[in-house]
Parts: sequence; C-alpha cells; structure tokens
Amino acid sequence: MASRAKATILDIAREAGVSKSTVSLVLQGSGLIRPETATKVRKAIEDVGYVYNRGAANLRKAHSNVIGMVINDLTNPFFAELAVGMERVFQAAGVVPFIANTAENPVRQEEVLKSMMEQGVAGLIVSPARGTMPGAFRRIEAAGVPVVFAMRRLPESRIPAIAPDNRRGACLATEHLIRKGHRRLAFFGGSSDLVVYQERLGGFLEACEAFAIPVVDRTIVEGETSRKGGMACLETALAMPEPPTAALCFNDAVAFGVILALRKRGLEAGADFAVVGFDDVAEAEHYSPGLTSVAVDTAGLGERAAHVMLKMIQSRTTRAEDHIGAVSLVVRESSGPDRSSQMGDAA
Amino acid sequence: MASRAKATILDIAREAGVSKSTVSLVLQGSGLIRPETATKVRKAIEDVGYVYNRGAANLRKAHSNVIGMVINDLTNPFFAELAVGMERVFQAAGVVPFIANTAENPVRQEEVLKSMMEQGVAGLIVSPARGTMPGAFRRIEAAGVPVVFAMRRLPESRIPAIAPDNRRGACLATEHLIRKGHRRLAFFGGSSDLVVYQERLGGFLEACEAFAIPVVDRTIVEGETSRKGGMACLETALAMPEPPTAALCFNDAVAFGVILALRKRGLEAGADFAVVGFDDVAEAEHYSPGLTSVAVDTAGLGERAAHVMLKMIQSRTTRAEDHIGAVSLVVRESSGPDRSSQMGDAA
DNA sequence: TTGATTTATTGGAACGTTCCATTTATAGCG
DNA sequence: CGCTATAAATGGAACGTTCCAATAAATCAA
Repeated sequence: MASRAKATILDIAREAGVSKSTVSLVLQGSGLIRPETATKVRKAIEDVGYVYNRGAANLRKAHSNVIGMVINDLTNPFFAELAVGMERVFQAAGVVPFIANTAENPVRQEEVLKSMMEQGVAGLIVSPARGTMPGAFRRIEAAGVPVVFAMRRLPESRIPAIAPDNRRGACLATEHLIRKGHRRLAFFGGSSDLVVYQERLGGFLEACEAFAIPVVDRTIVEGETSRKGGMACLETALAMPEPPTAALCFNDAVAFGVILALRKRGLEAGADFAVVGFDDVAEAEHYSPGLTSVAVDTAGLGERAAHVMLKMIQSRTTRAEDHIGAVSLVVRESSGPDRSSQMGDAA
Repeated sequence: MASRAKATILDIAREAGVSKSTVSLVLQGSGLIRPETATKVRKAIEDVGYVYNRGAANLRKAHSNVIGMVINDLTNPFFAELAVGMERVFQAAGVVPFIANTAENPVRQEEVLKSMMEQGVAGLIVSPARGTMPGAFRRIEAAGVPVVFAMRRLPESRIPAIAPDNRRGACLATEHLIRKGHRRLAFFGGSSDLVVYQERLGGFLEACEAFAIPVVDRTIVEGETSRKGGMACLETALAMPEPPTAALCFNDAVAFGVILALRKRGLEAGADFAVVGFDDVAEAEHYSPGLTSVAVDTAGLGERAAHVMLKMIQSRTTRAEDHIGAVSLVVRESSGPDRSSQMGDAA
C-alpha cells in the first residue's frame, strides 16, 4: 500500500509533473497557482499519502504554529478547565496547543520546558509548579519566546500573569462569613511558598482587619491543597482550645476535605460549621451540601491567557500587561443556612 | 541581553574554537570526544544560550522522542488519571508526551492528529472521540507511525487497544445488584455508537441472562455520559409503569447524576434505589453516599499503554496485541445496605 | 625510523522545506 | 508584428542538524 520511505514534496512534484516550488505554493494555499494545477497537485498529495514535515518548514520559516501549555496538575479539574478555555481560542486561530503536565515537580517542569523549546514552540503558557526557582524562565525569555503565567505567578518576575483577583475573592468570602455572624475564623490549606496563597490569605486578613476580628480569633492552618490536606486542617483546628466556627479554604479540594472530615465527626457543613471554598469547580455545585465558593471564571481566564499569548506572538514582544480576572462569591449551603432551614431528609 | 538571532551549533563551534561536528558529538553525549573539549563546548553552549533545534535534527535522524497523546475529554478526571499513568512510564524512558484534547469532536481530532503527525511524533496513544470514522487512522498507519488505542477502540480496526474488561466489570456489578435482591434492573447512560457501551451493556445483559431476569424487567436508557445525562436517565426510568429498583450506570459521572436526581426527589441512593457506577474515579470514594463502582485501574492501564507504545517504537512495528485489564467491584454504600436488609421495592 | 593502530577532530553532503530571483507562457495594445 | 505587462511555474540557495569518510595527532610495535 503505502510507500516505504515517507513521501516528500519532491515525490509529489514528480507524481503531479510540476516542480517542488509549485507543490510548496499549493501547500500554503498561494493564489498564484492555476486552480487546475492546484487540483492536480492535491490529488498527488492524496495519492502518495504525504505528511507535511513541519520541522523542515520551520527551519526556514522560523515560527511554528504550536503553542505549549505547561500545567502543574492535570488531575485537578480546575486546570483541565483552564486548558479547555485556552483551546477554544487557539482552535479559532488555527493553533494547536500541546499540553504537558509537570505534576507539581520543578525538575520535571524543567524537562518539559526544554522539550517544548526544542520543538520550537511559538509561545508558552505556564502554570508554574510549586517550588519553581526564580531564574527558571531566564533562558526562555532570553530566547525571545513569549511566556504567560496562568493562575499562578512567580515572586519577582517580569512575565505577564493572568490570574483571578485572589485578594478580593478571599476578602468577599471572609466578609460573607462575618456577616453570617461568625467571629472565630480560620484559613485552611495551602502554603506560603505560593504567591496565590499570600494573596488569598491577604484578602482573608484584610477582611478580618476591616471587621476588627482580633488576631487571636484568626486561625491559620497551612496544609496540602487536597481533600486530605483539608481533613487534616480541620482536625488541627478543632483540637484548639477556642476552635473557629467557620473557615475559608485555599481551594475547593481543601473545602471538600473539610466537609468530609466534619461528617466523620458527625457534624454537618453549613449547620455546624461554615465552609467556603475557592475556584468554584463544577463539582462545588453538585456537592452535598452545595459548596459556597469564590467563582473565578476559569475558562474565561484561559481564554484571556490565550488571547494575550496570540497578541504577544503577533507583535513579537515578550512583554505584556498582567490581567486580573473578576471574581464573585457563589453562595450555597455549606456556609450556613439561608434562612433558618431544615432539610426534609428523614429516612 | 541574549543575541537577537538564535544561536546555532555553528555559533557554539566558533565560541569554543572547534568544529560544528564536535559540538554535535558533545550534544549527543558521544564518548569519542576528549573530556576537556566537551567541557569547553558545554560552557560555550551555556554562554550563548543555545536551544537545540529538534526539527532540524529530525530531518536527518527520522525518529523523534515525542509521543502524542490524544484524549477525548480532558475535563473527565478519569482521562487525566490515564494521562498521569502514561507520563510516569514515558518520563522514565526520557520521552516527553504531548497531550492534546479533542473535546469529543472528530473534526477537532482530525486536526489534532494531523498536527501531531506534522510534528513528527514517534507514536500516538489515542482515546478516540465518539463518532470517529473507521478510516480515520488509515493514513497514520500507512505512514508507519504506531498507534495504540486506550480505553476505547474502534469497531473494525487492527490497531491494538488497551482497555479494561468492560464486559466482566458490568457482569460483576450486575450480579452484585441481583444478589442484593433486585429483580428489576436498569442500565443508564452511554450510547450504542461506542464499543465500550456495547461491552458494558453486554456484561449487564449477560448477568441478567444468567440469573434469568426476564426481558421486561431490564430497562435500558441511553443518555449523555455526564451528571446531567444521569439525571435524565433516572427521570425517564422512574416515569415507567414498573420502574427499576437498581441501576448500573455507564460511568461514574452518570451515577453521580442519578444520585443527585434521587436526592431531588427525596430519595436516597442505597436505601431507596441502588446505584453502581463504572471506572471508580477518585471522587467515588468521597461521594455521599460512597459510590459502589467497577474499579478499572486507570493509571495502570495508562502505564500499560505506554509500555506497549515504547515496545512498538523499539521494534519498529505497527502491530501489537490487545490488552484487557483486570477489573474489580468496589462496594460502597450506594448499592444498598451491607447486611441483607430486605428492601421493599414499593416506593 | 617507519608503518600500523588508536584516538580526536573535522569538512561536506544530505534531510525537506521556503522564498527569492528567474524563466516561460499568455494576453493586451498599438 | 513586436513590445510590454501580467500570470504561472521553476531552479537554487538557504535553514540547523547528523553522519560518513577523511584527516590529524598521539601511541605503539618493530
């Protein structure tokens, strides 16, 4: 069936009885060639089972149409959603994003970035792994490849970042808890090596300050940003002499963990302890109880990041403005009764 | 700071005072060059901020070290886990997998596959989008690029597939429901254009047959493989004159939807209606109630697929054996009380 | 010393494209 | 009919690697 060695532009030229240049022109859809010739060439392409060699082309053209997306945790649905938002934009622009996962591992991240650079990507959208060193992107910047950070940023970096308004979101959520009447508040999960953590914690503290919550009534428990981490945080907090009655969680995964741990103790989120999450993943709505969470419009941020990237590529610059996405609080049951309700649930 | 035009092997050669061939040798870690020379060259590489151009290299070498992973729905945590399993294996082999999402869209899939082929991938691991045409992979096979299907297969294709034992899993789950005393059973979600659906439904029917469940007592409701689809399935089924008392769901997402819909009606999964899922995603364990589900060892299948792929590349063949992964039923609360408590199926 | 052997290094010809500068064919105009 | 203007097609020189065959330098055997 198929030829052993892979067909090249020259094979097509021979097959169609034209020159390689003509084939090349057809391939890039130039209007310079006569329609009949183009048809003839296209038929030949089909016949020989030709596969375009982008590597060879890039050798001359110098800018590819692939964009790399480097994500720190693909199993987190939050990041998958981000990816989906970006893809929507790129698809329309005829760009194929290649995704790679770093599994929150800076060493792996280095490998992945290297591989993408070698592949000649036109740009890189990155959600950096925790513990990324400040200089990790110096080489890439030096090579003139545009980079955009999504969701996370690095401490002192000039790379543009697209992220939600973490501080404001946390502030909003904390206010909500305070207005519900809570006076002993906790912030659960995350760790201070993440800029995002500092922003969210900052918002939490800002609201505490604004409502004059004394420092002793603010409990801050760092922990893994996972269900397990959330469970641990709750245990730690409840073991305290004056335990908090409400918690803002670093993200939804932590919040789910807290709800789970409450249930294990025979307590119910909402009724016995108020829980608020962050990110508003799809699951938050369907959880039981529904999780009050800060919605960050993940897919929208993905789209925005993709747009910024495209613009940077187009204007061949390596700099762009940060973009802070609007946030909103989605109130559900986990943060306490809407009225003074009872759920009809008797078995 | 960095040079405007990107550095090549020749720039390094000049910088280090050697020939380009020497630099090339150093780059591929050949033992032929004197250690001191190698060091000198490596320093030059560092100094000029050189980025290896794999496209150019592939022009001669003809086999790249990138493997494409084409996945039909990245937002499904199930597939993300699959991806993670593969990555583990590839990383050890020094291969970087590039992931792309087709969003269950055959047209998009075509674009993505084309792009990957153009990029010169060494192999492709694919979970084909629903509605993929039988001939969709003919060109790729003809080009001699090894392809492995993961989780899903195409109706009449010679491409090796790595998938769980769907039939047996469904059979196991159905038996479980029957032993619990259920006599009117449903199969919820999915649609018959998927081979996986046919296998799972087949297992369901096989168990029904074995336990002599009459055909009238088997309810089959096709539907979207999502929470929403699951909710719709339950509504349809409960509207019937003699509604089922238990359901095997096409996957966990459908099962979660069913549980949700039950709750909306004031019913509780487990107590009032038995629900079993398929895939045993991480969330199944943490759901409320815990979801009984068929565990398929997703990450293990990913690893297996990656191994098969590596072997195919190594032995430059495009054929391999199918691999059917073992499954097991994980019993939790959603399928009813552990003890043989009689459930009256009069609602 | 000479030649043979081993060890390091090097030029040059690919690889499959693109793109510029030409060439060739076609048409238009007086 | 010759001339120019336009349209269509073409050859050749890059692009950044690898790899073979060839060279140069160092070592050894006699």
